[in-house]
Amino acid sequence: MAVTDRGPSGERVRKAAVKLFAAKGFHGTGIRDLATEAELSSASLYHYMGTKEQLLAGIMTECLGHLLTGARLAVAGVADPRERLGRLVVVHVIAHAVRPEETQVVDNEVRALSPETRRGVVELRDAYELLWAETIDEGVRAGAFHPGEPAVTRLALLEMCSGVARWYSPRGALSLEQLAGHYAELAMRALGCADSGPGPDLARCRAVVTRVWGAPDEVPSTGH
Amino acid sequence: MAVTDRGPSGERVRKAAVKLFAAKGFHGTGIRDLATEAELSSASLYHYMGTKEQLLAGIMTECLGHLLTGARLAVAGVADPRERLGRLVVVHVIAHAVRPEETQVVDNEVRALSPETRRGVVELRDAYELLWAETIDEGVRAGAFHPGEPAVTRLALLEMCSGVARWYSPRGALSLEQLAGHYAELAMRALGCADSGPGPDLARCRAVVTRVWGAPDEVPSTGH
Amino acid sequence: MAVTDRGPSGERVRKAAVKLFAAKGFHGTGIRDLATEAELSSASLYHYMGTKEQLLAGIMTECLGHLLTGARLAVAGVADPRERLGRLVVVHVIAHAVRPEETQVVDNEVRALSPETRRGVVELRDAYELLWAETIDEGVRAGAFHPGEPAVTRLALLEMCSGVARWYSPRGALSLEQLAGHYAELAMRALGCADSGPGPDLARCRAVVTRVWGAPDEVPSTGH
Amino acid sequence: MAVTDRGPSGERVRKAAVKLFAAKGFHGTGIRDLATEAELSSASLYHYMGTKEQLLAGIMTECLGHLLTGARLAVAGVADPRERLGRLVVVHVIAHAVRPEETQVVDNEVRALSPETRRGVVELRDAYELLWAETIDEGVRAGAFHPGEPAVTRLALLEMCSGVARWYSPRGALSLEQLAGHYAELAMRALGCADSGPGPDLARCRAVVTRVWGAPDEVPSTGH
DNA sequence: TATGAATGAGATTTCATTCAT
DNA sequence: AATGAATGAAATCTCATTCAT
Repeated sequence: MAVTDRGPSGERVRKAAVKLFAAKGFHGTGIRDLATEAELSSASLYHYMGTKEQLLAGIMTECLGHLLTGARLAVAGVADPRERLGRLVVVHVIAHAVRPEETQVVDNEVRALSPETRRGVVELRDAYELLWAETIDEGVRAGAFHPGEPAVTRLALLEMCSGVARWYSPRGALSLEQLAGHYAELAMRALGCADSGPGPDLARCRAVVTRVWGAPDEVPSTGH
Repeated sequence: MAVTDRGPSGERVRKAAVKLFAAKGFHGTGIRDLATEAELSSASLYHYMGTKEQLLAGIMTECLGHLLTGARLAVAGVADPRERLGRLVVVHVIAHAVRPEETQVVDNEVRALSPETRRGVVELRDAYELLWAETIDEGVRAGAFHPGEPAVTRLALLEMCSGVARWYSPRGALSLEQLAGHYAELAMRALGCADSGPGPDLARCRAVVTRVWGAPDEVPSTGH
Repeated sequence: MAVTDRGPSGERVRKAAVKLFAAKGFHGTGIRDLATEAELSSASLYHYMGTKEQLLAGIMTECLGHLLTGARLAVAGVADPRERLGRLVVVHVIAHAVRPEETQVVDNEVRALSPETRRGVVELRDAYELLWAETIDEGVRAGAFHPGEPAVTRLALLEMCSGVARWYSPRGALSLEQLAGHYAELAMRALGCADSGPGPDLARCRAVVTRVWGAPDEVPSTGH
Repeated sequence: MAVTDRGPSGERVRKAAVKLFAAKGFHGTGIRDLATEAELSSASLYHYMGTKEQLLAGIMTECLGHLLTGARLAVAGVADPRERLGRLVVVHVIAHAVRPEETQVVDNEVRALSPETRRGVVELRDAYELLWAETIDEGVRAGAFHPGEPAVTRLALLEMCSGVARWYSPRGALSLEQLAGHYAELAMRALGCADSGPGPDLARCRAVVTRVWGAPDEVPSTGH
């Protein structure tokens, strides 16, 4: 009965919710929209989700959990702040590029949660952003980064990278690796990093995202 | 009866809508919420707004109009692409910092518009972004900018600058001018602009924003 | 908007609720039943009642308030416990006979209230029953009553008198005064009151009930 | 599949229904409530009950059957109307005291039955009340009772005695026998019976109730 | 200018029930 | 014997909107 259930129908419910919440927003998506998309009656929906809000919370928690796990895996054992931050950027960008719906829901719908539910989600998000903040601080202390305002720069970078979810298309000119590499370069420039070195290990980051999220759903041939 | 009406009550309706649409989203805001916030009955609301959607469209059109006017005023007569782009960034950032509610509504609620209404709004937004695109192209042609991917960089910069509306507080450590100057610097770095020169004319840009939007409402002493 | 509002439609809503809650119970009465009975759309119902539960609570509070006021008026200034208790019985019986619907709702639907709402209703009911308990105690102390078990006898009498609401019909053989007088006599017998005296002032009690509740609605010619 | 089935689970269903129908009413009790209380899935419930209404009807029929059987057993062979009525009162009171849930369901939920189902239940109830009516009439004819209004007195006594189910607790001050004896005395007083004699055979009545209903469930140590 | 009254349509959620397994 | 999956119908309540005053 919980949102984490995974029968064939439960999976359809989750996918329908991710798609519609991303496209129309939580409040813009009705139960009947979900039911139609999931090919179930609206009453049957309630076997798989608790309430609509619990469904949203489940999606957000899972997505943030994946993001956090991915980021930690990607930087595990990496000491150089430039490589660490580069990997954070790359994982973030790739995740937002291959999972634009989940990540947009996380970015846009926090306000739709009730205060109690929101608390847990915000804690996860804060834990994730803390990884960025710590890494930037380390880079500053190590003399690698020279941002004017570390906190402002962190926020600016996060917004910039998250924005990818809103426009990136795998059918566009850029491959995922090119995109992520470009953003890593932008980040280094923003941090005033003169010698950004060879750039983060793109392949490893890509593998981490795939490990955490599973293979992306087959890319639909139209739309986006 | 039109959305452009401006009596004392009509103004309250507009402000209520901006505040609530920004805070809870268009679909998350009910007519009664608006009525309560505007201190009118919900029936009275309909003297000032047409439908709820027309109210939203009016807010977006006005805000985008201001943004467009401000940007054009700021760069009028400026030839140097670096100074032009710097001013675009500064106006954008200041506008998003002093009018976070209107600008967030513009950024988040386009999808809530019906297709017909959306067309006009999207045209305005495209016209605005065209200013950025043209300026970046000029800079590239002039050898001032060296972005890896001009289009990607433009999108990245816009997302980054718009994000300011989500977190900037006038009670924080940064003044508007510091903030805007910092973002202009980030933009130059992102564009690979080696010699960014003295930076854009912050005072002039600030004045333009004020001219276009009027003085910001007195900053409330608490909250955000 | 509150349940105490009294426009022509609001009055209809209240009457519909009293009738249907009495006949079918709170949970057995749907919003649409209420709307049909009140000759309004179900949406319009919500102009007059808050929620269905608030409507119920309003009915109960008003009825208990009337009962309490009536009882206090009837015994005001009366010293003799026999006359006092007789009047309590008579007022109770007449009230249950002329307002069988309200009183049955009070007697049967307390459990349908949420805990918070229930508290206030139960307090009123306890205040009312306290009048009976005090009067019986006084009579015992004065040597007028000789009940085996005062508390049990009080409960037994209350149940007995409240039962009137379930079966009394003004078209039956007994007039209100006969009925009430009979119950007063039963009560005296139950309390082991050898000399019950002339019996309580029936006319005064009848007048009190009328004063408190207003004239009973014209007795419908059929049904009950 | 029928309501009379009695496996271990079927018994749990019946008990759950009695408990919940008494506590929350028929319409206030959902199938899922029943399932939870009976520790079965809601689908499994349907192996033991027919429909929810048949479950209710079964409970009422059984309870009324027990009541009727008990009353007949108790008065079998007793000629004196005072002893007969005393026993009717005592059996009724004891039954309502030891089976408060079943008896409350019978008293409160008749209206929840469909007309067809209701007919049979009402017939049983009428047969039961006829025992009281006949006995009172006999007593009047024999000059033992002097009620003002026999029919009214009968109703008043029944309401009074049934009320026991709403408040009696085996953990209170009164034993079952004391309680029942007290009510028998109240009844004699109400009927104007000057010489009520030694009182009804309490032990025999208690035994009859136990025979008919089986031993009451072990009294839980808390609650009620 | 302003609003109380009113509503059809629709919101989310629960209802009692069935059925394949 | 037991249940997870499923659903049409209905529950309560809110929606945006209109209109007479």
